[in-house]
Amino acid sequence: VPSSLAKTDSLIAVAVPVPGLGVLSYRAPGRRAPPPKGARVRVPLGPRIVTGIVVDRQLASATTAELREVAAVLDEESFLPPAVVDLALWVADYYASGPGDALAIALPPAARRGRATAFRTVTVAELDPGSGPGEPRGPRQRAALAHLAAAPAPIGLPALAREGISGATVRALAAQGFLRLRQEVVERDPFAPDAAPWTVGGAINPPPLTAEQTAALSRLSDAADARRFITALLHGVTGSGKSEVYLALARAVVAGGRRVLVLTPEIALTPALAGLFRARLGARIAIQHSGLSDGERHDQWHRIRRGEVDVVIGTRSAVFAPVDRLGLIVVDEEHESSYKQDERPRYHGRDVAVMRGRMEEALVVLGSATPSLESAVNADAGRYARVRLTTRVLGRPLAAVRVVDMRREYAARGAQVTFSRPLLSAIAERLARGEQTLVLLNRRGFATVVFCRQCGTSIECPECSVTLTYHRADRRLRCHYCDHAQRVPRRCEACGGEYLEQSGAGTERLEADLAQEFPAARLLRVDRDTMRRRGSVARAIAAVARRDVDVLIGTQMIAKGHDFPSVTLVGVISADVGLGMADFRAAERTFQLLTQVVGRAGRGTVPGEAIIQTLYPQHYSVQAAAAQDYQAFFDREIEFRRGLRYPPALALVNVIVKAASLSRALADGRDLATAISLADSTVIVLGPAPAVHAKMRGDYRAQLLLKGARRKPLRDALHAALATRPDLARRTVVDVDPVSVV
DNA sequence: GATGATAGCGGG
DNA sequence: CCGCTATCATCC
Repeated sequence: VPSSLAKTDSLIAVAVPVPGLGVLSYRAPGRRAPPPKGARVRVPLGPRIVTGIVVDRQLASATTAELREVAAVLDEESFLPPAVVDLALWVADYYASGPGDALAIALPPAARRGRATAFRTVTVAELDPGSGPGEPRGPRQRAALAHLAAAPAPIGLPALAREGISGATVRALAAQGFLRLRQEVVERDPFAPDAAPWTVGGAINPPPLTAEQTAALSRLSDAADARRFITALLHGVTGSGKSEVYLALARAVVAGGRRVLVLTPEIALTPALAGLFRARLGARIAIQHSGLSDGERHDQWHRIRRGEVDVVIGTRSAVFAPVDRLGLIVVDEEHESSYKQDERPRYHGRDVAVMRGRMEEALVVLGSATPSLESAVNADAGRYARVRLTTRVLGRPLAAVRVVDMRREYAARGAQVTFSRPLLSAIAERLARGEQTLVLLNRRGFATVVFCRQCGTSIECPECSVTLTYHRADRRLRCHYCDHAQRVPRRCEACGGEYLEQSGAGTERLEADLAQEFPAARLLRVDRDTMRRRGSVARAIAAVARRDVDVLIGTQMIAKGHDFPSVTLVGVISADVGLGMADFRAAERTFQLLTQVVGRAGRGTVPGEAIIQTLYPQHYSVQAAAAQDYQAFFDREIEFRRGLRYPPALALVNVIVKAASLSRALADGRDLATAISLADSTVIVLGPAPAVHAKMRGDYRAQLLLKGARRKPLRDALHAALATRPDLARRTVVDVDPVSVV
């Protein structure tokens, strides 16, 4: 501490919204008590003033002699709950991001951009009780006054305008003293029916629980009542009624005076779940996800912060919701890779949820029909309590699964075939019976590759090392990694050849093929291209539930979580899309996706059927998914992970070095690899090698993998190596516990 | 991430 | 020598 500082000055540690910057120290104005942890402060940073979050009331490590003074204190009390600040700091440390980045995701939208709170207000008019008798002269003013006199509560100006009473009339009455006008805060309501049609599910009366559900509930309730940190893995087959267990458990926790956080992997799953919770537990529910408008999100955040809410439902960032007295955190479909954020901070919502449960001594329930290898291993090791649901509700059977060998289809009918004969006849049967079919292909667009018949060159993105996908709707080639889009060239740019051929079908092509095969069928395609607009996924789901759709075609968007009782057939166009990826999780992802989508069939009274098309009918992911045998898959997969030393057998950190050329990236990668090994010889360093996507958005990329028994030595060695290479640090992406290394 | 400093460039 | 743009180090 510099000796020049007056003794009376208090020093505070502040996280500022600058990536790569640590916590900074400032002098707090001496007159008042220093702002508490979680308060927002305006602080000078170089030539500008930024909004930061107080992280601690004592000095961080200051590197300069002179400490600058806080410019303004925005909150006298914590804005972010101190517990959330601690959670964000843990995230910053564990995932090797800056504290500013981690805290930014915990803030509501306006505060994130350094602005003050942003409540929406409306001007309301009410009669002035102080105004004596007397009548305004004009007929409009008299009518307005009569209308307000009859109203039980103040009325907003927009509502009055709808009654034909203009703002001018109201203001004239206010000026004469007949009315009083004031500003009232109105909440933007994401539950409003036009904002999100969450008409699915929502049965008000809970169905009777099965014996298994009752047993699971009682074990979990006991764990919640213990009021200490416990993580439970709720491993229940598809259709076994995990949601009912969450609901009953949440109700018990709320009745005990504590609060509940529910995480779902997808925005599209929140409305149905929120609707269900609302129907059963009442209105003290908030939702938090990036699909809300900034205003809605802001209002929901403040409702939670004020303690007006018992249950928060949202996607991964909701794990930072400012809930206090937390008793239960549910992570639904815990195996989903969407819980991992693919930009800084690269945190995993499930793992942060477990840490939050630990910090706040709450019960954490991880639910899945296909648990991640990580969670299954943790349960095997006794770190998580395993709770099982092995049967579907109402004794409904799991779907019968048929695997179709596409090599035979190609041999018989050519390699351009998208729908096998067994799948076509099964769809025809469903159409005849008025039942629904769900068709999955995890690839959007019309054709995934356009290539020259003469020289074989395929058209690549100029900025990324990937082929462009042809989208027929806009008749353009598009890159699925950057925003690049271009017209289809007339001739090959490499050799001038005139015949450009398309290959590799996406969902757009499936829709066209099906329309030709079944002209009368009502088709609906659900992928990122058709579901661009807000609320469109919810509308699509509602249309399926109303049975306005015969065949639903889509990407993994449709595979997750939804409950479609009238779907009796599921067709997987290609189980091989994921298997082809050069990633250690390829088999796991394929097994999970297949099991999940097969689980969408036969949830109603008619038994379901699933048809999986593949070129590798013997692959263990396909076989295990077809047999709906999690254990068989787990046994094979964990053997593979142990053998090749991949998670969860070891900790893994993926490091990407970006540079203007591949040779430069590789040279920097070699330098970094050497420095890491020098810093800690126990760290296993693989690479550098050109990344699978060696060029992205114009940057060339080299890849390093760090492996070790524990994460901390990996991070420490990496930090030590990057500390002496600040220029390299700025071009390096660090991914701790990567969900994918491609 | 945003900023001011600095280097590199063509035009007068 | 000026004004413009691209690149870079710095931020308690």
